[in-house]
Amino acid sequence: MPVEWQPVRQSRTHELVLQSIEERVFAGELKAGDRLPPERELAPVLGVSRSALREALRVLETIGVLVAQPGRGPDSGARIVRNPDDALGRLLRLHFALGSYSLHDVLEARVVLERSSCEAAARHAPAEDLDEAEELLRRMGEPDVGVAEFNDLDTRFHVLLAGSSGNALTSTLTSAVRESVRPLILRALEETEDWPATAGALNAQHTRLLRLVRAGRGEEAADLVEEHIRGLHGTLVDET
Amino acid sequence: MPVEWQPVRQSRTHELVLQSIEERVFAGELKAGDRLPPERELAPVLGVSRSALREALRVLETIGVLVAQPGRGPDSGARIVRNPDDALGRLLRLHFALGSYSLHDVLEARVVLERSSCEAAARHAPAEDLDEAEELLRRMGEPDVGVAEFNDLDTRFHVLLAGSSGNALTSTLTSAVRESVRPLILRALEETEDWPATAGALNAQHTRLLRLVRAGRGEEAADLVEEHIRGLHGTLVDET
DNA sequence: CCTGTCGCATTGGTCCGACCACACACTCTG
DNA sequence: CAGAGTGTGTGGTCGGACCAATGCGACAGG
Repeated sequence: MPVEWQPVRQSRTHELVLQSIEERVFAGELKAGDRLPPERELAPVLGVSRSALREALRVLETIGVLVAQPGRGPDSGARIVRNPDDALGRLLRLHFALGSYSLHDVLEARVVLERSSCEAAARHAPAEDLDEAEELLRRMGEPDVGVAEFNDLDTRFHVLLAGSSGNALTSTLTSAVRESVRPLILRALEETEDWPATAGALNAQHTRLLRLVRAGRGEEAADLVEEHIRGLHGTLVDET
Repeated sequence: MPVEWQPVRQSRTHELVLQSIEERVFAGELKAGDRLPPERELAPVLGVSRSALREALRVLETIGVLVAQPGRGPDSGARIVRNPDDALGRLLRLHFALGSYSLHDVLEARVVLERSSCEAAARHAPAEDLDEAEELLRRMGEPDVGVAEFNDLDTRFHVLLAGSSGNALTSTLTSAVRESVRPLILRALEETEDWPATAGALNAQHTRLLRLVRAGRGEEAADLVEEHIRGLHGTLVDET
């Protein structure tokens, strides 16, 4: 069997720095909340320039495991954090824009993830989350709600439901995938002819969905959310 | 209702650069394969220093939408690409190590994603992929296969199945999630007492799984892969 | 005319040193 | 003791210099 030889590309120092920091994370020596030494100290310790170190830190920042703040005091400097949502969202958004994923793929993924989220939410969603979802629903139902605001609330509704599933990973994935098609959905909604009717139909589904989740009927909720997403799918492919 | 005010934090120039490039991507002005101007040209055009530009490029590189090569010729310079897999893998791996996601969450996500992948693969997986999976299976079945190699082949088996589902997004997500727990699985397998028996059992499941997929029995394949993953889950929580 | 070789231009990668903006800590003053 | 003013440490930015890789192109030799 022919072996695929990958180029080694060991040259770039910032990748070595990255590797060094990653190893510390994997070894548990760096935990969330820990602070890194100041750049001016750390760079010579690692034997690299401050620029190279900074590029590595920037990478960690985009991954969402690091934040940096200037100034003085306990909150300053580079700290290890856990903020995967923004990173994942940006990643999927860009790749979707570049065509790495087709609309069909994204919506299929949404179906899979949100089905699962709804089932899980029906099992053990905290009541506060469902109350908050109810509030969102109420605001979505107001007659003079604009398209942009509706889309915003709609996103938050789905993301909230995913978050109440108790699974941080599927929640993150769900919201990231939802975010990636958000501009597209917004554009499609804006081109809708009978907007009040569309909003009403979507709201009816949302209301039924929330009721099913609250009743613990996960299977039916999953089916409904699948129908909900596939319905939107139809709208999107019509528009584009 | 109290509005949460987020700090604006617009100061950092490399984020402005990033935003500028992202907008071009969203607008379709930058497509996969396009080349950016050389850093020394682009930086003054954007009105920033080369360092700031480079940090933005580094971010895009971690997201997997850009690669940069020095030298001369058509392949040199910074090019827009679509390579989300490495980026997503690194992201999930680090966040899993930091405890953003529990083991339970990851395995639940694997169940959801791989169930879907298997069903889709059973529907329309190309025969070549299944043949390749067969080959992987054969090598996993060799009596003197080491734990590390087995884990490697096992990963490739699952990732291959996901890839043959025809959905690039769920495929990427599946392999990234699988990769994120890969070191853990390796460690668990290394601590197994009766390794040949374990390998045999896993292989038996793999064989049945592939047969079901080949026969187009997606439902049963999904059930089996869920059982397969949950079994491994049991091993992992025992060991840890 | 073809061919191989060598120099060179172009590109990203790295490093250094300097300065800026900000926010807290400290000190001085009333 | 309170407040204003100053100092210090942090990330953020900048410009310039040099290094390394790689293909282009000129040039010499067949």
